[in-house]
Amino acid sequence: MPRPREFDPDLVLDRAVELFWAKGYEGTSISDLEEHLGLGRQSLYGTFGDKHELYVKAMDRYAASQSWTRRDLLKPDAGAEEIGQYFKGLISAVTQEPRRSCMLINAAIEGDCEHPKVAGRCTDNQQNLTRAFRHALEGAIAKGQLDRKTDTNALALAMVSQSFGLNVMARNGASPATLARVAESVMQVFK
Amino acid sequence: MPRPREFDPDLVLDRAVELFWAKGYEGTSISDLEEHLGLGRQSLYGTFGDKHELYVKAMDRYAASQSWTRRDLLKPDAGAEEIGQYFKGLISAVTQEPRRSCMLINAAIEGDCEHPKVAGRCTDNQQNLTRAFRHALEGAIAKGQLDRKTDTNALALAMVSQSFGLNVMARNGASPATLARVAESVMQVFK
DNA sequence: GCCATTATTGACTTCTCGGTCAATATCTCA
DNA sequence: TGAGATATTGACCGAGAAGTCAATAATGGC
Repeated sequence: MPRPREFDPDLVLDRAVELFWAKGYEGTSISDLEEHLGLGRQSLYGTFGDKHELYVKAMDRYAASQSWTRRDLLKPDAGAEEIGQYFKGLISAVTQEPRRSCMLINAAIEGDCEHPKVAGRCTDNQQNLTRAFRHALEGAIAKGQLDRKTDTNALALAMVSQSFGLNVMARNGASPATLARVAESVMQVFK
Repeated sequence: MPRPREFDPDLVLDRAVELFWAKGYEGTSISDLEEHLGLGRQSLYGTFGDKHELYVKAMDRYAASQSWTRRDLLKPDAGAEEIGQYFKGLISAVTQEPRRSCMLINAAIEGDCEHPKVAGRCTDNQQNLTRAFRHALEGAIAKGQLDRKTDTNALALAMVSQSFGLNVMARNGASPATLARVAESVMQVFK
């Protein structure tokens, strides 16, 4: 029977995420991956397929590893408080040095979003985030934190847009304080 | 005396903008440029310097060619109306096929924003847009369209964030109608 | 008409890219 | 214990990358 592999594919994938996240798809070479993942070319290709397949698998791993960030928004009793916390966490994440925007946003901007698999992951991310915001916004209405006749769908989309925008502003060097002002401005919709 | 060059550097730069805008810095090769710009390698290097210098010059040309988009925001009597028009124009621009986000946002997300010259252009863009929004917001207050005690600085930053976010959402395939709902949501701050 | 200067052309160099191949090592089951 | 199956290793491949060089062409001043 087969010789067992000498590494844990999931752990290796985590390191691939780091690389693709930091340097992008085109900016990461197979040699980079060999070195940073600590395994040979053939093991790489044998386990994950070619570079693009590996990239997609890394995106999935990234998305799974980040899904907890939406968890509080999805709590049954989520409301304004959870939305505020979400933005706080986001700002803290995107202002870590070295500055790194969400890998799925990077993927959307890089040309590779033309590949259906990559594009699919990007839009999934957008939809998941929209749904999470909408849920928390409906909670906020139930709690009396938000005008009952608010269009929660539109406001959820606006908050997704703000989240994405904060990523870009952080890449442009905006300070945590500056981004916090943006978040405060967003939170003004609540009573 | 010297042989005169056979092309107009500015027109050539326009074509370089198209290429870098569509395919990014890494995604554009010198051969691509030769072909699309219709001139030989040596002319390219002799006129613009190496690839990275050409990229920076293309960014400047792009920024100059897009500055009119902020013009209405900066009119002496600008207010809510001009801000609404800005978002309308932006949505129309980013939903043209093929989808293209602002070249300066692309630059900020691509790894090349680590080069000081590229990063400088990106932050300049952010500051110019912030200033333009702030000006229009102050106008809106003067016109009674906005609460007099609004923090125009924070709101301007939030609008920059929205602008950037709309670019990303458009790349993710969001429809013009979806983006319009985001813009409407933003415009709710006005009375 | 010749000279100095710059533009253009296209071949060329060196390097790195993604991907593959053949040889070897390591496992399990019979 | 060895046979079959998979993993690992490192050399290798063609293509394409950025950038350079030497030769040729075109100009204005003398």
